Amino acid sequence: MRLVIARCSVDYAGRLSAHLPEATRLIMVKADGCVAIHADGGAYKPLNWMNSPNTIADNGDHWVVTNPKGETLTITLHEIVSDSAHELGEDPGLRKDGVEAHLQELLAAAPESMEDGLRLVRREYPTAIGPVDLLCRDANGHVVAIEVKRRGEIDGVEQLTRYIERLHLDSSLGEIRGMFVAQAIKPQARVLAESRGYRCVEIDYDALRGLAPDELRLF
Amino acid sequence: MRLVIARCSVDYAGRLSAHLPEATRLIMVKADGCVAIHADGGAYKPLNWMNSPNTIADNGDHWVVTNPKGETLTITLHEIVSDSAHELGEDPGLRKDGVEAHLQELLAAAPESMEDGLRLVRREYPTAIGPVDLLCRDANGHVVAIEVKRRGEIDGVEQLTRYIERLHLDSSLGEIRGMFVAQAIKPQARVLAESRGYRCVEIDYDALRGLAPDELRLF
DNA sequence: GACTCTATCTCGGTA
DNA sequence: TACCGAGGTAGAGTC
Repeated sequence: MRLVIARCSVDYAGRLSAHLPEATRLIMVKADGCVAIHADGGAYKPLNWMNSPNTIADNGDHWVVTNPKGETLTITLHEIVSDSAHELGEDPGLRKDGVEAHLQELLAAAPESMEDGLRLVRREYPTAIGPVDLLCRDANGHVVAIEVKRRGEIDGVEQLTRYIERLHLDSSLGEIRGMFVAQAIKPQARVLAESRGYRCVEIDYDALRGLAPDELRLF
Repeated sequence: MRLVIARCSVDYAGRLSAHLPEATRLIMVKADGCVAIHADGGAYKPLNWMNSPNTIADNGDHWVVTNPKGETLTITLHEIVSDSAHELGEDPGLRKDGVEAHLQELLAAAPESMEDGLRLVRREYPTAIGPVDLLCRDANGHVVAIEVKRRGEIDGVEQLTRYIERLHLDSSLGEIRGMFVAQAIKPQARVLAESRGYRCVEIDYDALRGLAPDELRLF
């Protein structure tokens, strides 16, 4: 990783055009070739950047970074304050726990935690407009379409509505109920969901985790 | 801006849990206090981070970064390879050209590029749930509500649906058509839009720009 | 402060 | 490869 502190101005031309006037900034060049220009504030997002794969042409006082799509990042260097490089090696990568996919796995393994008598038909049941998170049958044998969210908001209810609309086109499924499942459901989302006849279920992630076999845990 | 190269392991506990095993990485601390941990590859996004505002407790061999929501980022330092700091000063900021707002301007100035005989009523036509991007009348005098996107995806169709639902409450507008306009429309979004009776129009940004007067360009 | 919407979104998964 | 959806989305603008 090469770290250059320099007074520079920058131009990006690609999906949009963007310009950075002259100022002192950090230019980070990673081992895979990606370039990021950081100011001394404003969260983790760089002001300007170019991901790999790309080619970097070093013309002394200015660099031109070009990617295969023809987008360019031009860095004009007015004064270099510092220039250093370090070998970091491969990174073992990040392990996450508690995302929606994990929640969906746990629910698929324990459908009874959402409703008595519920049985899984399949996860990620495909439709023309995207997959339904969980398709189940209830104790009466009726199809239940389930949308799973970490946080239950209005978007999720709309998603469920679209899926059910699509599922109705397949008459072989018979009657279809909707269910909206999340760790926490916002009041507005609950009102909308219930007005459309969907059952809302809040589930306790940690309790659910306790029910599942050890292999499902990441830590 | 402080730049530390160190062998470290990191744990985040907050909206989810995440763990980074021991490896050599860059730890960036900006003037506003935000912390980002970068590996030597993988685009601009750090592996782990904590935005400002936060408090950083330096306990020698480990730092604990806490934000007001109670989320924590714990960095355990096993070996420091390099530790430097630089004053960068304020940044004048980024100037952009070619974002959705600009596309909307161009379309407002040339409604015929979307459909023959189309005339603009107004941009950002207000409703109780947010403004309609463009409100027009077609060659027959019927109202056309238009949602403009750079890239047409399902969210945009839902947005248009909500606006039209609102506009129907105003009986003085008469018949209302929906139109979904973008530089590119994804297949699923097109299916949904057309199933709801909205016309889909893909427009060429560069051609449109050529039609518009110079004052509309930022550069 | 809460809500809404954009984004050079990034990133991972899958067909 | 393209497409789709989640995200610790972040960030800007509005009310």
